[in-house]
Amino acid sequence: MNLPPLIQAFVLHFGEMGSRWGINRTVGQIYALLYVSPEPLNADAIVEALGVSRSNVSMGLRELQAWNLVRVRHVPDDRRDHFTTPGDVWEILRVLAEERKKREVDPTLSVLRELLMQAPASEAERHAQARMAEMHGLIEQLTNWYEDVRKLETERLAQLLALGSRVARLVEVTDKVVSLGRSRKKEPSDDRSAEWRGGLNRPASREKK
Amino acid sequence: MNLPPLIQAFVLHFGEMGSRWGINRTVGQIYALLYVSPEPLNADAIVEALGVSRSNVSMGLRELQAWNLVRVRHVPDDRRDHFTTPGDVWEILRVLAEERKKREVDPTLSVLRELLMQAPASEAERHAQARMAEMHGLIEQLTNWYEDVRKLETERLAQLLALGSRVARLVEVTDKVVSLGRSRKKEPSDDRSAEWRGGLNRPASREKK
DNA sequence: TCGCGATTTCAGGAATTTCTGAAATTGCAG
DNA sequence: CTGCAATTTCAGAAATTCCTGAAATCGCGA
Repeated sequence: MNLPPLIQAFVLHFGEMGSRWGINRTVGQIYALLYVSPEPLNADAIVEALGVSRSNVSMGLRELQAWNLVRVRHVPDDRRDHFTTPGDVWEILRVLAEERKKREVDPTLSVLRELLMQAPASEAERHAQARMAEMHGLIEQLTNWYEDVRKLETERLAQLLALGSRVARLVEVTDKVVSLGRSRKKEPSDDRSAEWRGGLNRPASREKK
Repeated sequence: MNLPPLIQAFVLHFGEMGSRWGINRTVGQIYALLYVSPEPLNADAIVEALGVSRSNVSMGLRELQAWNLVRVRHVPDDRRDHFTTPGDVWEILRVLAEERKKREVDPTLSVLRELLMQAPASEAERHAQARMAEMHGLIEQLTNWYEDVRKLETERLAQLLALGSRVARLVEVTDKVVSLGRSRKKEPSDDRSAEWRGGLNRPASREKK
């Protein structure tokens, strides 16, 4: 690797961090390199900058494209593909959130739903299902919230962020106004467990050894 | 592994998911098992339930304790340690957020700060630093926001979540109200929003000292 | 179509992580 | 202190993931 020290430090850090983020070292390094590069790079330039094999770079770019974190850009008079990261960091944040949700949250949500549909066959299963329902409820709330704020334009999102917890005061005030206007209480009871009871009971006995 | 099918499916899922979450299979399984267990389990019970070695369970519990995701509980008349997860899912969410931030975000933030303090030695480094500054700015905004909402009680937090993007409308309205009554002065200290409002549309390099 | 440079695929070796059994340690009751 | 059960440590085996070079494939211009 032969890069200006500042850039090298950045690239190496992303490489090391990669493992904590569920990506491998090379992928982290490629991303970091593209992120700070002033113009799109072709694969060979990356090979040279990072000192890894051509095929490794090819696979890394592949993975980053699957994550929507790098894009192909064609440079005039050059037959080779060139690669960049989205320029706007907010855009990157959105992509990251979306992809991590897809990989880390959605599968669990769907497994939980499936398990909650089955009829418990014992007291232990009944209790477990209640716990799963709690987890499911929380995740669903979070993803609903995410779906909501995802739609906001960047500028509004930034405003919300900047407000931070002061938003809570707003909510408090609004609450008062609302409860003054309505004598009815608003929180609908969540009989989540009832909702799930009484489904089909698939055998689903996957053994693992 | 010899568990009721529902529980087994849950445990296996967490085991498989573990790798995407940066923990290993056994750790994921132990966590899942404790999460759905109606009472604290001792290490041998876990060994039997999951069919892994005693030492593996010991290491897994160790890691989960480092994550603050399981706690030791002493059962009367039993010399062995027993383990549980925090019961409240919101509590779990807080712990998770805190720990992931500590492991995945803070190190990068500190590296970025360090790199941004160095004088760039070339045009390439200057550009890279500008990009790093953008990234640093975004991460700092996010962590500031997180610090803020972290302090909210669970109930308020849940309210905010439930509001979702409707909060944006609130902000919008408040914005108008504020700008209508612009002559009144607010506390100058909490004007973080204004600081960012200016430069957000263009990701021009906002400098960070 | 052919030729050729760019790119991807893939088998297998290297590196890393996970898991285990045996040995060491801890801590408590007698 | 001794003995013993509970627990942890740790070296190396097993499993998994990462990386490479060689070969296959692609894509485009002639």
